[in-house]
Amino acid sequence: MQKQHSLSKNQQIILDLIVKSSEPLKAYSILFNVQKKGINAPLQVYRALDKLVEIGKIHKIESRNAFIACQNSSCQISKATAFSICESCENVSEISNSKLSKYLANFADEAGMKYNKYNLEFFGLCKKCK
Amino acid sequence: MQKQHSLSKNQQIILDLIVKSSEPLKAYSILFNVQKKGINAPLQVYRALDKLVEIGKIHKIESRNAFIACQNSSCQISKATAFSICESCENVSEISNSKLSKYLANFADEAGMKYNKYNLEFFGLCKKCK
DNA sequence: TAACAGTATGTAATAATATAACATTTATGA
DNA sequence: TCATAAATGTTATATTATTACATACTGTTA
Repeated sequence: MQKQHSLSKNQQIILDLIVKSSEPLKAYSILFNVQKKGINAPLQVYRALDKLVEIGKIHKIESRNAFIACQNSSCQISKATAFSICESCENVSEISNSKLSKYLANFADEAGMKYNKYNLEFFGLCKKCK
Repeated sequence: MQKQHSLSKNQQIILDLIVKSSEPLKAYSILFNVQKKGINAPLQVYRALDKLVEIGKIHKIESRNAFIACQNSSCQISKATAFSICESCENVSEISNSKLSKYLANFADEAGMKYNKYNLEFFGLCKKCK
């Protein structure tokens, strides 16, 4: 059994906010929302975000500069992420598909690179918007 | 046969710079490098970059906020991109693999989303660095 | 418990990335 | 040649992220 991270105060505040959000949150939007809880500066937010990404509690959506809670097994470091992004409503959902992840992990191995992680983002229209 | 885009002056200057670069270039680094050619403002750079991305001449490496020339058939709009990024030397190379692209296109279809494009970034150590 | 190491915090300043708004010019095609 | 779309030039500003430095908390172990 892997050691559970006990989160610090700022980390927990920011994780709670992201978990309860229905959409990816941007750093300065997070900052605005946690100012009433005593987090005043961008750096406080970015430090917590960095840590939460590192331990796999949240993911960064690179094409949007925004953060969402991990929707898979929540305790693992995330080296393999895939998302589906609606270009109309900006809904983002995490794809959890073992065939896909195996395929990609295997692909990276064959390519001769020592692979640490990957990130895949699909863009299109979600079921509602198409 | 698809109509060839004839690039404007600024677009051509910036594409030339990116093509001859051995590494991904960032917008403000591009700006610095083209100031001697009369491009003075960030917006001039971003507009050219937007257009070049749109017509598939270059790609944005989202995790790095940097741009590289397309290394595949250079005239096509790019809806399906995959890159291998070395976390040590920051070398980036475009992956061109028809099995991979077919697999991913097919995956997106099955997921029930109307898919427009995807972007995949692998991170690890390249052959030199591992 | 004291000392230490590692992690987290607080604060100010600033760097780096990107866009809005508006006026003007150039290219393309009917 | 007229209309339209695309590109340009310029200023200002918005958004995203980091550097630097001082301080405090947490867990381990001597």
